[in-house]
Amino acid sequence: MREPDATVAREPLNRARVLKAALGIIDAEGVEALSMRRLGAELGVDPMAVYRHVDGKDAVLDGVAELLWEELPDACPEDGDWAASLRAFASAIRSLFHAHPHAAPLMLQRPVLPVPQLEKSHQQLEALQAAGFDREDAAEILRTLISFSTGYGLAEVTCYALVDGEAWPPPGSERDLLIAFAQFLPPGTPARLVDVAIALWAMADSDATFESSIDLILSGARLRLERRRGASE
Amino acid sequence: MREPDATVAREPLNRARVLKAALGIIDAEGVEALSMRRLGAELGVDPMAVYRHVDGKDAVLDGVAELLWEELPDACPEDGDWAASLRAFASAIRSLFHAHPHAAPLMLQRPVLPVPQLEKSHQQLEALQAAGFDREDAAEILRTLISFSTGYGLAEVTCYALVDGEAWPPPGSERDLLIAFAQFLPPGTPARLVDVAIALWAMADSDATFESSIDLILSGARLRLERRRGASE
DNA sequence: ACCTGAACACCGTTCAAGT
DNA sequence: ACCTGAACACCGTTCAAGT
Repeated sequence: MREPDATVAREPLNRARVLKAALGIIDAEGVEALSMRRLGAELGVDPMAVYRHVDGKDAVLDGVAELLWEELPDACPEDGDWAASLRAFASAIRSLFHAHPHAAPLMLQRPVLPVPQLEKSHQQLEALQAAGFDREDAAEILRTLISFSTGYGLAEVTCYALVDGEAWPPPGSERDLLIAFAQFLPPGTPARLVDVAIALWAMADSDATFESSIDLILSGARLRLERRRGASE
Repeated sequence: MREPDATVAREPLNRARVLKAALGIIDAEGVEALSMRRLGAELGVDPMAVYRHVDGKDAVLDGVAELLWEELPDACPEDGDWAASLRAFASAIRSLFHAHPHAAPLMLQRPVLPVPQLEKSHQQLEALQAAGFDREDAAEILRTLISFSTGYGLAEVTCYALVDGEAWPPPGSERDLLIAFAQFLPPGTPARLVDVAIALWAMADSDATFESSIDLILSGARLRLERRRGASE
């Protein structure tokens, strides 16, 4: 008879626990704080024991990327509204960057095809094809949407990183903004460039800009659908 | 009298030379190959001498990001065609990713406001305002364009990284593509997901997708300009 | 058969010792 | 005043030695 696994004096390590701990460290202190030794310490385990469950540091980072894509909610295609589904998808991607400013960039940077990313993309593609798009158009639209959402999210968190712990956008008057931004620019930078930085990255309503760009992409998609329908009739 | 600087037995180190060497290493072997010691070796110099000209490794990476933004061609607004200028800007950003697949991601990831980025953005903003956009709209459009171009470029180079030295997209029949992609997915991944990967990242015409997305953004911008003009008259 | 931890070949950065 | 390179506190990973 095997030993009963009731006595879990110390929960056995597994890949999932390792990755969750890694994400925790990255969220709290940034990617550069993650090390295999630190990971072992965090898990209360010999640092080298981690290698039993994971293939090395790169594999840990790949795994964290996968974890993040898993966090994306599944499409709920019951209502059959492909546009609403795409919009939710795009917003969820952007939200992931906000929830994990340090970790989310990994989603784009690991040379892997995370299975959950493909799974979610599959759902969106199905919804688009069900709505009458052919597969090429569907893929093109989805690709545009993913690229934009990740690019936008990345740009936002890179701005947060400027002020790190501080609030973003820096609260207060436009004059405070000016001062805050000027600190990140070499002394002697012309004021006109500080203005550009503010106009581009701090002044506009980030949510509204994102939404209206998504609108643009979606209306482009809608147009293509009409044309396709017109041509096939 | 000072010593004439004619005898340049060994060209004196300076920030620009350090950064150029760093970019060279990253281009050739990837970011993870860059180390301060390696940098010193590449320059034929005591590794610690590099610290005289640069503030540390992070500053080197910041500097490389700056170098890349500098490579972007300036706007040539003589013809006054704001849309053409924006399109060239977007294409140039994407081209930078193709030219520096390993280094270009740094453009988005360093918590700095690279002055040349602001400079180039300034030129685009001016062109837009000259065409009748108000500053908020101009900033929003430019922000959307930059986010999309960088996101798209980043997605592309992450795909290249999958096959690294190999050609991209992998040449040959659709069947070869299937096999090539399947190798990067865990064994037992459903074929349907391999299909998704191919449809999303290998099948579509990358250039055409990019251009048509830019069209979308530009036509949205044009629409806003019309409205703005209509309202003010 | 499994795990540990010593050891190797690297890091970035500091700083005392030299000139 | 300047530069060197030893030294410190870390890395990721391997692997022999233990149990």
